[in-house]
Amino acid sequence: MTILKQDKGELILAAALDLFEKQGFDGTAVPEIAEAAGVGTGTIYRYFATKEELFNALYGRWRGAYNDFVLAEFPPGLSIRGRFGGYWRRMIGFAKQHPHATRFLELHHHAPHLDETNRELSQRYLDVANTFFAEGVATGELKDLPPRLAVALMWGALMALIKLEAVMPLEEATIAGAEACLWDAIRKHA
Amino acid sequence: MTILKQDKGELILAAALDLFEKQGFDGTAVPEIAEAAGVGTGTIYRYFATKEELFNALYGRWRGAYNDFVLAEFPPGLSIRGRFGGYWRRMIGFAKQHPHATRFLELHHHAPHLDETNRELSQRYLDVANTFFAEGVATGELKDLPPRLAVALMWGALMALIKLEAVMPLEEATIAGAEACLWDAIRKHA
Amino acid sequence: MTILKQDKGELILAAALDLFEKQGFDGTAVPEIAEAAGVGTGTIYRYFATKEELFNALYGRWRGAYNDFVLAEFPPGLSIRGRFGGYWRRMIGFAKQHPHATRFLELHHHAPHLDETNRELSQRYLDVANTFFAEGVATGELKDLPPRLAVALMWGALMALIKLEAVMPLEEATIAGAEACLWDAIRKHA
Amino acid sequence: MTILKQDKGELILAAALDLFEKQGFDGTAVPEIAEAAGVGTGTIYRYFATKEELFNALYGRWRGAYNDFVLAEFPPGLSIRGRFGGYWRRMIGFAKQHPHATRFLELHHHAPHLDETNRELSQRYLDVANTFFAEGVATGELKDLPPRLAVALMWGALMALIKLEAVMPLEEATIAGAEACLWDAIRKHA
DNA sequence: AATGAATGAGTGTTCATTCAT
DNA sequence: AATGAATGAACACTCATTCAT
Repeated sequence: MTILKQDKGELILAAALDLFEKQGFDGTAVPEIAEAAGVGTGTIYRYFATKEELFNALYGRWRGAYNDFVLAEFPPGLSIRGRFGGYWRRMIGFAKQHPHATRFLELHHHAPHLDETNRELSQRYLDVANTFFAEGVATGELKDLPPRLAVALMWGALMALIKLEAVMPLEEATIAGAEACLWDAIRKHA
Repeated sequence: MTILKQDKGELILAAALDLFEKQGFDGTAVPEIAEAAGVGTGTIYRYFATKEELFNALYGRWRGAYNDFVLAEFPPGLSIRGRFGGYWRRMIGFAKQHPHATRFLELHHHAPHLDETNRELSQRYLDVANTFFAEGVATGELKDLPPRLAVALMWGALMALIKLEAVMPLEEATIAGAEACLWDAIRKHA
Repeated sequence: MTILKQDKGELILAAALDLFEKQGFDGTAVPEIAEAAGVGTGTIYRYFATKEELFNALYGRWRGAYNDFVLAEFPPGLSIRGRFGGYWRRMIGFAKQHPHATRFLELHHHAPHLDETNRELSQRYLDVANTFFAEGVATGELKDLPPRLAVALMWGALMALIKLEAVMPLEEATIAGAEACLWDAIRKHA
Repeated sequence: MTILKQDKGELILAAALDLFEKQGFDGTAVPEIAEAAGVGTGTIYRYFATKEELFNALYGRWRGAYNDFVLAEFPPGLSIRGRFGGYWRRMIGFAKQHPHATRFLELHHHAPHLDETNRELSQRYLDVANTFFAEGVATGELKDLPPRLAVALMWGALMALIKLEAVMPLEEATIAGAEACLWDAIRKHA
């Protein structure tokens, strides 16, 4: 009732996450996913109409989890600096807990296979980020930059850090150091 | 018979750059490249023994050009800040002039198809970057961070910017703003 | 659902035997075999990893059957002449029952595609023949020839006969006549 | 004017003989022949319209030479035994002088690529042989066998010998021994 | 006359998808 | 519901043939 009685759909998604992240969409064969999931090839098609649909279900699942985790509301009144730190800790926390999923999300962020729903999910993330930066600019705490630029810089830095983690595990000092760097990057200096 | 008569090898490389960047290695079919290049399928194999060899020739060509352009020596005595700006301007300059190539390089930085020579070319780039940051840390101008972390943050931010450029052309103000952000990110503050 | 339901692997082997014998290894395309077998092209690769493996499976199967049939032990005490006749009848019997297979074996006796196992199977056949002739020479019943020469002459004559059968079916008188010729060829005359 | 000034057609035929004998018709690529002949690929098509035509020209050339050499008239009045020995020596002589060509002829004796002219050349050879055996049967010197059978046995034995030569050079004793065997095979015994 | 770069139909092989069980 | 054998379109790659030079 715990591990043994897993839904096969879940087993398939788990195997697909692993393989798509390692080999990419085109480099991964459906029977390969089936074998890794321990199900028959045909079974995959009982849960997902096509390989693309499986891919989008997987992306949607993790992008949704990511958004839910990172974009949750903060206690009202939290400062820009506090929220920045919060976002940072959440993103890092998610990445440390789900490194495969995080790399999968990054790798396929612009994949041509993404459907409209998933594009919107990705966009929602950007919208929140843009709003946050706009607010920080308005309060004068952040540099007067186009929010998209700030978001891009933060996101890119984060992703590079995630990739780094595959080689060199991120310790608390590193994480805190990176946070300081990035806060210095965007805050307005005296 | 003059301008029309381009080397077919070059036409093939140009078409491959475009397609590999858009669709990735596994997502691009050799006949697709041939058609985009305006040559017969078989012709590709007169210039490159395999699809992998074509890929590596392409990567090597652009990684070489990138390294030559970005890593060229600076005038002696240039400050850390000056060199940081120099690197930044060169990287942005290259990216603006060759956006497809830059994205291609980023996308396949860790591709399993890269041969040893190309892996070394990629490494050379990282070595120079690491050395630069170590020096800046030693002079006390940069934050005391592991150089790999600093490099990762810079590189990731740059790549995010490159991707952004596909959507929103980078103006001078944006470039300068990003440079200021990143310098603030790494420099030691009073 | 009974007789119609043949193993596809067998259908493939049967079609391949026919085509390899008529057209040789390089002259036979895998889709051609598939069509002759009445299966899809891809199906062949569910049974045999490569064309070479199919070829070797086919060769091994028939060389094994041939050896089992022809090289079976004789009742002890049987004379050289008796054994010669026995071998002859078995070889002819096999060839009449499996003419395609026999020609296939002859055609590919020295094929570069044969794997080690099959080379050994071919060699085993020659070893028995050499031993038989050596024994006949030792008893004084056969001419004092190098066994390899005698084996070559016999084998060559047999194969020519097999090819002849494709044009002119072998009757009992012909078979007996040929046996008499060949026995006269190798026996020591007064 | 001797070796340097060879006709390119001859160079091509010589290279083709070598490769067809080693690799078969389907296993040999036209550019491979061109390279072995030291000419350009296109040049082959100035001498032979297609690969098949080259093959047939080659076969015709050697089959013609073989027939001319082996089937030449004997001095009138030569006995059956004498003529048998004559044929044998000529066949062996040709094979020793032109081992590649002999194996090439044997290998492609029944090739599907042979044109009508070449089929007739092969047939002429069989006709002479058949006539010879029929005459020997008529004089009572040879066993009363269908000539085709006798010819098949002789030809097969010869070819086996030729193949043997590739492994174990034929000495005079071997050749004479084989001749004795084969004469014993066909002559009528007391 | 001679070439070899160029080609596209054809090769061996893979894989997303189907379907009888 | 679950399977995995079966498939054929598509893949990477080859080669007989052509043709501009």
